[in-house]
Amino acid sequence: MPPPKNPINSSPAGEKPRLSRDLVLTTALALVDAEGLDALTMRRLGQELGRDPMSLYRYAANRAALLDGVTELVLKELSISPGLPDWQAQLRQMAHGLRLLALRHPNVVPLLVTRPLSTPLGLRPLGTLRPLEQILALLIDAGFSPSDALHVYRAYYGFLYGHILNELQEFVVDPEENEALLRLGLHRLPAKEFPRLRALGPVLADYDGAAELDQGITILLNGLAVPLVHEEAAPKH
Amino acid sequence: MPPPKNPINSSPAGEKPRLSRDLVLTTALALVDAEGLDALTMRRLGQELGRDPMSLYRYAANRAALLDGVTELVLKELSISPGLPDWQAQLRQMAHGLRLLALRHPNVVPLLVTRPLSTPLGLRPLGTLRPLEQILALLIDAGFSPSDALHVYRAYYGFLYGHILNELQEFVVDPEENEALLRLGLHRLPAKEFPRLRALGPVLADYDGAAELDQGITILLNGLAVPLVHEEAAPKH
DNA sequence: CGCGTAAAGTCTACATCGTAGACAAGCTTC
DNA sequence: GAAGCTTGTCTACGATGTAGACTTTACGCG
Repeated sequence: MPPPKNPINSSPAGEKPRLSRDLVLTTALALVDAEGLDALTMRRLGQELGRDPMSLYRYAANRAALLDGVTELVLKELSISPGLPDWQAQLRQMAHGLRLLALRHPNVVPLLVTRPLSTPLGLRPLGTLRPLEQILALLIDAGFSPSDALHVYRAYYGFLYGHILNELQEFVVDPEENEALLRLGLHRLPAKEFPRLRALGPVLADYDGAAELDQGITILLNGLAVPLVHEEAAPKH
Repeated sequence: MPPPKNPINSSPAGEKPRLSRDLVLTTALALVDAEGLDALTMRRLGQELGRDPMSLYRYAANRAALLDGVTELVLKELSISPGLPDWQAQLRQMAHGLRLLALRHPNVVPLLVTRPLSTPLGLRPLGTLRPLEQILALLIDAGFSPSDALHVYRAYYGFLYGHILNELQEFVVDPEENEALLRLGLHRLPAKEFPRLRALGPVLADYDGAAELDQGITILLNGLAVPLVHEEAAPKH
């Protein structure tokens, strides 16, 4: 199908509300959600707002900055979860929160995992760093030393991002064609080289992301029950 | 500095070897390693090979396919590790192998984690699926049921990708300016909002990726020692 | 050897992109 | 009303991916 040129939101191109960074980012996010990252061009976004593309540069220095703004906007959706009994339950809940966020904005996930690669930690937008601070506080309050808290955070968030990437990879839009496509794909694999993978066809077909995530978190928490070892150097083998 | 236009490899633009998919992908990878993803344009790659940009389309359908080719090429570098005592040591070693691969080609990592999002599992290039099959075999041989093996694989690889993303984020090229930049960045953070993060400055400054990864794997393996629970549905809370 | 066919490489052309720079319109504050 | 800043617009340029027609090269078969 040809790329749909109709405006995403309801403005019938007649009204012209005053622009603002927030409005720009919001419609940018809507556009990405609806049509993917490639659809977010300066020109298209301008047209979506009924404005000259150049006007956008008053609110974002360039396209990259605009992308950063969108990721920050998405991360702001992360609701903090106050007052759960223990830190473990809290970690679990935050994990599910991030997962749902990713499912709500799958097209933004590449940005989420990729944009920070270009910006050193200290210089990232504050919204991006807030979850980190929260989890550190949570862990330290739970009794971890600050440095251990950092390590735990890394394991936790690392796993979390990894899970999200995994889940989105296996996600196929239409569940009807899902199985067909999957089987077709698996069938394509040479039987001698990929016996186990092919045998897993049925299991792969019904993927339960929430359960999978939960199981992973359980593994992680169980592992954390064993006290962390502190070593002077990385083990030789 | 202006973008360096000198050819990356040693060909002095006089010789014109016959093109091949392998040659194209190899120089593409070299270009990405040397100058980043953005430098990999059809025109630039053509110039690198001393050929018309259009000739590339004989070996890759379009730019996206070229990127896929590069990721597959990188994954082929993953050396399989035969004959280690137990499966745990093997997982650990493969993890370090992937980590080193990522450090060798940091600019390709975004592709590694991002490209599969656009391609359903069954239709991915074979090279991409080979590690999956290998780990499944490893786990099943170690006594896991096929379906448990899949879950463990997901937790393992998820964590692994997450760690790599984490590590590359905190990686700064010049270790001299590292500390400066880091402190500068941290100093920029509002003290009331980010007390723990700011306090971690020194710990953040000396990051040991290998040790961090090792610790994470240990946590994961410890967690796996506790038998996996099988639930009918995801827990309510 | 020669010739015909397929493969490999090239040329031209076009739509689309990000964005620099000069300018105009509109709002705020005396 | 005038001055000055903010916001939006216009025009223009270089770079990008790639379609389509063309030319060149390589190679098999008589």
